[in-house]
Amino acid sequence: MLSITEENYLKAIYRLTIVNNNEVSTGTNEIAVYLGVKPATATDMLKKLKEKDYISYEKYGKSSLNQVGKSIAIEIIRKHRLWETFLHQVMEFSWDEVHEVAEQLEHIKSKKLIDSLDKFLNYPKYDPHGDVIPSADGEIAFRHTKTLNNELINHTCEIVGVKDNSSDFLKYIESLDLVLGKIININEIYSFDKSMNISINGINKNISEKLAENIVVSCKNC
Amino acid sequence: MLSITEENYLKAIYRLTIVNNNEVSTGTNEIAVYLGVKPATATDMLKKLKEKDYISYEKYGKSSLNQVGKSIAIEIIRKHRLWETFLHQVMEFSWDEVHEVAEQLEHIKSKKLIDSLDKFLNYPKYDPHGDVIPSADGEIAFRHTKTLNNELINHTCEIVGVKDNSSDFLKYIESLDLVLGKIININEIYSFDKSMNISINGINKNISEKLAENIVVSCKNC
DNA sequence: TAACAAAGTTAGACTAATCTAACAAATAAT
DNA sequence: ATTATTTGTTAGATTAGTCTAACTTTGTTA
Repeated sequence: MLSITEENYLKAIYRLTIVNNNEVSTGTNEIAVYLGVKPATATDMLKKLKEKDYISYEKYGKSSLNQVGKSIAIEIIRKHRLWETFLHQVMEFSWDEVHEVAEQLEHIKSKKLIDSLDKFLNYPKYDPHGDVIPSADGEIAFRHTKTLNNELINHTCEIVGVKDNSSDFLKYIESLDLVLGKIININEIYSFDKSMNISINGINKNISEKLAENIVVSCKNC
Repeated sequence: MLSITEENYLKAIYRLTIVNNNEVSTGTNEIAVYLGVKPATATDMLKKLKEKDYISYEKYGKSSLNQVGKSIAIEIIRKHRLWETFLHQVMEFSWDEVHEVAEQLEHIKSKKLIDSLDKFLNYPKYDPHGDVIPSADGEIAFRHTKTLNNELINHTCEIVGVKDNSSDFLKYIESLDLVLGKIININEIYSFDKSMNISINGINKNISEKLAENIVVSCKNC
């Protein structure tokens, strides 16, 4: 049985090897920064996880999950996202409040509970941030997405997620009505600063490039 | 912020000072046995909890909760019983499966979550074992109960709890239809072995004294 | 009441996870 | 290519929670 700490390291390595597109491994310092510990601490844990055969790691090299480690990481992410969905849909938590509590709930050990929760929520595919929820057998459905700043003029797309999960950002975009599931149309892209004019529920507004970079969309006509 | 271990010690002291009717304090070994640790370990933790002012404890003496410690213990018990209710009513866990997972869930830190859960479950008063769920402000409703073996002939009562929470016992009484909420009538008490004949849903059956000692009832006509 | 048993404590050690400070390797820059 | 910077490791210490083994109190009983 893995400790909560071990689980968190596996999850961190998973996130860092997925976020770094195409990268399949991650450096020790990066893991340490992600988890808020010192590099020395991460080194010790990496040695331990290698010993237990969850990861590949060589001194001064980069780390990557092996099969067992990867499936554990995916299981934890599945639990995290199901709990987030529960907190948002059933416990009336707002978009930006779910993460912190889900960080605790994801470590509860009970297969029966997580399967019941999945059923109770009617097998949701996406969590409140639009991220894909892995299935019970570890499958992660593919979805063609891009960030809003990469969309083209006159295209229509759906908001399916965000890059920045900070409470500040989530509250900000909520105030702009840029919430999950909204359909937006790109009216204009200003070459000067790459800001764009979009329609949302028939209302036009301008948004900055930086904002657009943090909104994940799924295009309807491309 | 208390650690999970500290919370478990406070809960243990609470349970042991309530179970030992009239006793307001409990010995070190008793705590150790209850928690499955060695007496030396318990001694160390008791010193620490005294230092933090959650309990009263003197060398070679008995321990008892002080005000702060008691309210924390009650809060954890509240969380435990609400989660048990959730697992049983919503997650379709059977009577005897809820405890183990609730032991984990009771340590989740989120006031908002537990209050939402309470509301979602429609402010239940009793958990699946019939134990009273403390209110958000720490009040524990009083209920006049006794064990079934102390009931008198021709009395009618409701099953409101059990003394033995083991999976074996719970499965056994479930097979006899002796589940929470059932109304039973005492037809006969045999002085020879104190076994009794009872009616439940119009069906008569004999139960042993030992069984009756572990069923908690609330009397309707006394 | 003296001795024995039960209950509880102390001392010293261990493991997991963390830290700081010093060092080593790999990478980048002049 | 030699130095400087970044990155990562080692060694030694710390804290929480646990253990064993030896010891001390308290309580019981002969």
